[in-house]
Amino acid sequence: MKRASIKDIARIARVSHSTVSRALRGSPLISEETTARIRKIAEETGYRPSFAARSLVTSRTATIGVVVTSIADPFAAEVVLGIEDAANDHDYSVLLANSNAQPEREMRVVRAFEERRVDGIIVTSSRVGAIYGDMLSQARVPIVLLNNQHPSEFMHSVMIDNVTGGLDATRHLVGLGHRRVAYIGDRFGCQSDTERFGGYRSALDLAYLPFLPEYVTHGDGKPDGGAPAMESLLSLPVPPTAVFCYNDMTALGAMSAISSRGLRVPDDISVVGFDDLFVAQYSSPPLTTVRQPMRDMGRIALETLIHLLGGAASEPNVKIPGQLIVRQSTCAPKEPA
Amino acid sequence: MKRASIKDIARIARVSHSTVSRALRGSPLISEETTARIRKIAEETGYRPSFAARSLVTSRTATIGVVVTSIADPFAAEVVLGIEDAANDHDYSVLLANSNAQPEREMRVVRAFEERRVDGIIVTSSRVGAIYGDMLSQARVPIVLLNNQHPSEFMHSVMIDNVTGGLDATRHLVGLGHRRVAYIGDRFGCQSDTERFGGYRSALDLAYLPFLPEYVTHGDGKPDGGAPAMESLLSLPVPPTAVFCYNDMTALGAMSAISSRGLRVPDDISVVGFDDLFVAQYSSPPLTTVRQPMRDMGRIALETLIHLLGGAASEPNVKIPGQLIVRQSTCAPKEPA
DNA sequence: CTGAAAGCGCTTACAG
DNA sequence: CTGAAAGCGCTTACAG
Repeated sequence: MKRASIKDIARIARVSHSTVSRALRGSPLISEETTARIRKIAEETGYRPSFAARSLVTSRTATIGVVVTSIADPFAAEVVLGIEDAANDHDYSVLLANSNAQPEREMRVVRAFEERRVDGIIVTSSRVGAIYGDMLSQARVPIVLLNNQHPSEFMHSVMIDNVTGGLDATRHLVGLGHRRVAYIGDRFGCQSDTERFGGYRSALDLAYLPFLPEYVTHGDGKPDGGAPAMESLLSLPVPPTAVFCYNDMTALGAMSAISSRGLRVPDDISVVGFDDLFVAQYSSPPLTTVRQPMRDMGRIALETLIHLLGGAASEPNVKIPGQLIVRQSTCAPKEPA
Repeated sequence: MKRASIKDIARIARVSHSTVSRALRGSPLISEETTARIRKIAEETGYRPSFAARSLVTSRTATIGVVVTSIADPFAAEVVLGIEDAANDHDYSVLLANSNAQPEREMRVVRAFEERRVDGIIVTSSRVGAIYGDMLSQARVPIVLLNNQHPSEFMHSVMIDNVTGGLDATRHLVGLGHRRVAYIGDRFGCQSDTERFGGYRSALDLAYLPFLPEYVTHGDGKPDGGAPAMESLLSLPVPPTAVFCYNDMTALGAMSAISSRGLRVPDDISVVGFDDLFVAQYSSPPLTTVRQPMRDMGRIALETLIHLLGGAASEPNVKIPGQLIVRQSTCAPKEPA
């Protein structure tokens, strides 16, 4: 059966559909009794306003589009939870799309968003600019980038403070007495890697420790990339006693490489990650890491968008501080150098 | 600037907007040259059809609504990935909402979906029926439930084969030589718990092993609930040598309780989970578990919905087989009973 | 306080 | 092959 429309209600209430529209929207123009009567009928008929029809005249859809590389990535999932939570608070709905990092797919996603006339778009951790920056810049709606990996001309972004995070992580290791601290980065040269590495270097400088290029190696942001990177560090004549990893996934791979060698974390080598994914609590040992407040970041991205939609000016680049979470993957070195 | 409409294009092309509509939709009625000319203009002006306007006349939105308890739950995230992937193949978009298991929130979600006139709804692992079954049954669109936790009157569902999964998990332990096999269930008495427990019992029966009620205890589906449940098992006069857990999260808690006691997995006690979450590969030791093909399940749920939308009859209840993944958390018991 | 009218951007019989 | 007209379900000036 078809849904009741404003006209059906008008017929039953013996008023014009304009009156129904006003009553339902709570217009002060309509008398209280008429409003009550109309609302009652709406209730009884299970009336639901058609957003499509409303959108046509208001040119607002109360819907925002969210693009993630993959929602199965726990980072993205937490961010999206924050976004959706905040959206719900503001009576917005969320259209979700995975790009799978495929340019062709990303084009489709943006097109689908445009056709559905989303009010705004949030893009998470994508290599925007590299791939589909052009598309996005043609979008006629506000866009907020979250942890985007390429410096770009977009006005609004929410980013974790990678530099300070890298600094804190490395200082933690140095503070424990480590003198030979390595860094396993991300070989794709994304901005976050550069910045975390920058924090690492600053921490070394602050502690008057020499920077040794052989202590820097690269994974791919996943366990399978972290493991060989760690192995190459372990094969050095003088291996490091601690390693700061680009992210938790890399750290997971590094830890498995360490135990494959018959060494132990943290006794033989300390490991620090970045992100504080759920898995960090349950790895063996639980991982010391820099927490990104992903849910909050998602929420902030949404709020930024709402501000923009309200026509308000908004801080173009919000930087969120991370937080060092010390668990059992780090301790003082056995043999202080 | 406003987006170009069909009228704008008509003006430029000096044709009626009907012709533009037809040309853009590829109607065979329009001559090739006219079509080409119109398409070119559409391209140049960055025209995007308004789905809202189209929906108004076709009463289809090419959008489906997906409700999850929390997208941050890795199970839900994988399922949604499968759904969105399949949706993309069929040119559908996905409206995502978290219910947070709050009835009030669930009502809002369903309402938002109705207002946006989604073509169909997929609900994942919710306690539908218990909470908002009524609401859903009033929806006028097809609904597919995925791993729903309450038997209900809904016609269409996709479910993991819990019984066989529980059977396989327990048989694996029995096959390794275990005679004292415990079960840590979910205290909320959901259907999946009952069924997995059923598989466990069948496996005991098949092996002519006695069922001991003291070997059945309950967590809450999360690590924090699994740990105390495991502790109580370990405190028994004759503790089990193996335990099958309702899910991976419970198993994670169980394993931490075991190591807190100074015991080791699997040498002192074997542990099997259910789900095969990502974390199962990186727990210590990596967890033997029953894999739910979550992504496929999501995809199947979406395809079922598409069938339904096409007016086709569809298998009302699809049961998906799980797969036992043997890792390092299980081995033969030290002292065969 | 209420109604008639126009219009948002489309699709689709109906005519030609 | 193309156009004029009606209509999808709303909102909102404009009149009264």
